[in-house]
Amino acid sequence: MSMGVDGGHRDTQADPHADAPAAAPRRATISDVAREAGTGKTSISRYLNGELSVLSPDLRARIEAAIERLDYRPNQMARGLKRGRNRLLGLLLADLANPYSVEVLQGVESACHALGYMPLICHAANEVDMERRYLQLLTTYRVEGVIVNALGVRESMLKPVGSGGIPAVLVDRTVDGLDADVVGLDNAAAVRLGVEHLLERGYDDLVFVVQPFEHVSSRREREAAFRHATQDAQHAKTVAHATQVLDLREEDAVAPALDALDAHLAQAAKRGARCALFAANAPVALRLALHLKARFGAQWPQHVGLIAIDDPEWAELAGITTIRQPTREIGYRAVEFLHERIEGAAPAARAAAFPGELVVRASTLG
Amino acid sequence: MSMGVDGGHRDTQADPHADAPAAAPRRATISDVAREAGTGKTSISRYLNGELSVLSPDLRARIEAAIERLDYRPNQMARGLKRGRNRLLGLLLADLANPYSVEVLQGVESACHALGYMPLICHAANEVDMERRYLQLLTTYRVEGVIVNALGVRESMLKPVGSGGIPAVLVDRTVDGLDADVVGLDNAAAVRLGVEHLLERGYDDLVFVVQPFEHVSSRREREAAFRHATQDAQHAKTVAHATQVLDLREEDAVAPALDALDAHLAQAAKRGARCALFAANAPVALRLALHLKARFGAQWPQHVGLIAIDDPEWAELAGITTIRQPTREIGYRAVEFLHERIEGAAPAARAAAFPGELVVRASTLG
DNA sequence: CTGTTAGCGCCTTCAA
DNA sequence: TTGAAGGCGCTAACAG
Repeated sequence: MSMGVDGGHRDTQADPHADAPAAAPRRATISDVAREAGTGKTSISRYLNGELSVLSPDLRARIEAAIERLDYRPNQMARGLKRGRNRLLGLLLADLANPYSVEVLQGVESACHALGYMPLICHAANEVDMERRYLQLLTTYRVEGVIVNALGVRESMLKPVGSGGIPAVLVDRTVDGLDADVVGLDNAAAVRLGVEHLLERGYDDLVFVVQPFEHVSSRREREAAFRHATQDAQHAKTVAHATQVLDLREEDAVAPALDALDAHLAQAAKRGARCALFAANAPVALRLALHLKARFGAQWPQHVGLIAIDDPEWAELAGITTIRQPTREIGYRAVEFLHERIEGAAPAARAAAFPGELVVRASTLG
Repeated sequence: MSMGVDGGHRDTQADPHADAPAAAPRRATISDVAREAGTGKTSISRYLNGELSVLSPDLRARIEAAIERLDYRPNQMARGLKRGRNRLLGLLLADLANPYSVEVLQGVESACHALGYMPLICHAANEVDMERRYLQLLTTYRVEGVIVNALGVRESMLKPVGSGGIPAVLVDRTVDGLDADVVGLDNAAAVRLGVEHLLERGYDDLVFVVQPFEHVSSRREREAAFRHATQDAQHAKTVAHATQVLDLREEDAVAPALDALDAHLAQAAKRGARCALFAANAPVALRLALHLKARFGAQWPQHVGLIAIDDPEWAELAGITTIRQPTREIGYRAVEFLHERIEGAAPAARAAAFPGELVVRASTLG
C-alpha cells in the first residue's frame, strides 16, 4: 500500500574494524558547528536565519569559518519539522510525455526559484491510480501546496483548503466539486480563433477530434466551444460540423475512430466539401497527422486541413497550424496563486484564463 | 544564494476570533492517534511499521479505527529525521524538453515505485548554474542518492561516495574525475550501426553533426566512434567524412554552422557524391530537419540522407531514420545501481552500456 | 504484548 | 549579544 516498503533493509552499519578511509563521515549537524566555533547552537541557528545583526563580528567570523571547514548544510527536513513549513510544493502532472506539461513545468520551476520553493514533481503517466498514490505521498511529505494537472483526481482526494486540505491550484482542468483556483487557456476564445481561421481559409466541413471529454473540463470546454462557434448564426447554414472522439489510451479504439474519420472525409469529398480536422491537443494532432500521412501521403494537407491546440516543437517541422498556449505563464501563475494561499490569503477561488495565439502553417492553406 | 529565502514571510496565524469553520485543523500526529486509540505512541509506531504480529487484535483494531477517524498520515519528514533515511532520490536532469530525458525519467519512476523511493526531480534547463544549485539543494534535503544527467557538473560538486559524498550514478555521460556508476547507450556500437546503414544505402559522404562535445562524454564518444567507423579499413578509401559542430544554445552560432553544412552539401553534389547527415541526438536532428526542409522543400530526403540517435515521437511523422535507445531500461538500471550502493554495497564503479536499435525510415532511402 | 524514555537536527522562547 | 532548555513528530531501545 504505502510506497515506502522498507522491510528487509539490512542496515549496513560501518564496520569499526575496517581499515576503510573514515567510514561514512556523517554530515555535520548544527551541534558540530557550534562546538567547532566554540559557541552554542542558538547562535548558529541565528546565523543561518540571517539574524546577522545580533551577532558580534567575531562570533560571526568564527561561525562562518566553522561552517566552511565542516562543509555544513542545514538539514531542511529538521528545519521543516520544527517550523512547520518545508518549502516543498507538490506538482502532479498527468503526462510528462506531453510537451504541454513540460512547458508548464518550466514556468512552475521558474516561479518556485523566485519564491523560494522546491517543486516536488510527480508524474502519473496517465494512470488515475498513480495520481491517487502520489497525492497521498505528497501529503505524507507535508508539501505546503499542490499544483494539479490530472486525469482522474476527485474532489475526495483533495479536500478543499477550508476543510483541512492542502492549498491546491488546478492547471488546465477543474475537478468536479472542488472549489480551487484554476489556471489555463481561454478555451472558448482559442477554439473560436481556430474555427474562424478555418472558415477564412474556405473549409466548410469541420471535425473536432478530442480524447474522451466527459471527465476533463478543458476538453469539455473546447468541444462545447467548437459546437458553439460552428453553430454560430453567421455560419450555421454553411458549415458542417461534427465531433469525433479518439481515445489514445485504448489502442484498440483508435483504429475504428480513424476509420470513421476516413468515412467522413470520403463523404465530404464526394459532396465537394472542404474538410478540416481540429485537434483538441497535441497528442491527438500527432496521431491524426500520422494517419493522414499514411493515408494520403506527404501531400495530405491538399486533401484535409488540420489545426491543433498546443504548439509542440515538431509542429513547425510537420507544417501544422496550431494555437499556442502561453504555457510558461500558466505554470508561473499557478505558483503565484498557490503562494498567496500558502501565505494565508483566502480569497474566493479564482480562475486565470490565458489567450491562445494562432500560428499559421501549411496544414491550413485551404 | 540559498533558494529558501524566507525573510519577510508573515506567519499568518489563524485568528481565534474569526468565525471561520474550525481554523485550519492541524493534521493529526502520532500522539493524537495514540490518545484517540487509548494507548501509547509506540504501539502506533509499531502498527505503522508493519509489526502487526506483536499487537493484540483488539489494540490493532482500535488503532486502525483511530487512524481512520483522524485521517492520520505519518509525517515522512519526522520519520526520516529519526531513522536517518527518507527514501528520497534526487534526479538531476539537464533538459526535460529533450524527450530522451522524459523517457529515462519514466524508467526511473517505475524503479522507484518498485524499490520504495520517491524521486525528487530537478530540471536544470541546460543551465550549469542551476545544476550546481540543485545539487546543493538535494544535499540539503538529505536525499539518499542522486541520479545525474547534467551538462556541467564537476567532480567537485559531487564528491565520490567514499569521501563523504552522496551515492551517485551518472546517466548518459560521465563526469571527469568522478568514479561513479554510469549507465547509458553503447555509443560505439550505436554509431557503427548507423554508419553501416548509411553505407549500405549508398551514401559515401557522411557528416556527423553534434553539439559542442568537449565536455559531454557521450557526445565525445559518438564523435570518436563516427571517425573510427568511417576510417575503418574497408571504407577508408571510398567514404568521405567530416564532423560539424552545432551549438544549439548559441542561436547566433547556428546559422553559420548550417551555412557551412550547406556549402559541404553543394560541393558533394558537384562531385556527384551521395551525402548523409548523422545527428548525434534528437535536438540536433530536429534542427537539421527544419533546415533541410526550408532549403530543399518537403522532398529533402531526395537530396540528403539523415539519421539520428534518439527516437522522439515526431521521428515517425517526419520519416527520419533513427537509432532508438532503450531509455526506460536505462533509467530503471540507474535506480537499481543506486539502490545497491545505498544499501551499502560498495563495488567498483560499474558501467552499463545498452545497445541501440536501428529504426529505418524514409530519410535514408539512399 | 505494551508503555516509558531518550533523542534525530533544528528553532524558539526565555533568561542571563 | 549570547546560551540553555524544550519540543516539532517519530522511532528505538529498554523495561514492565
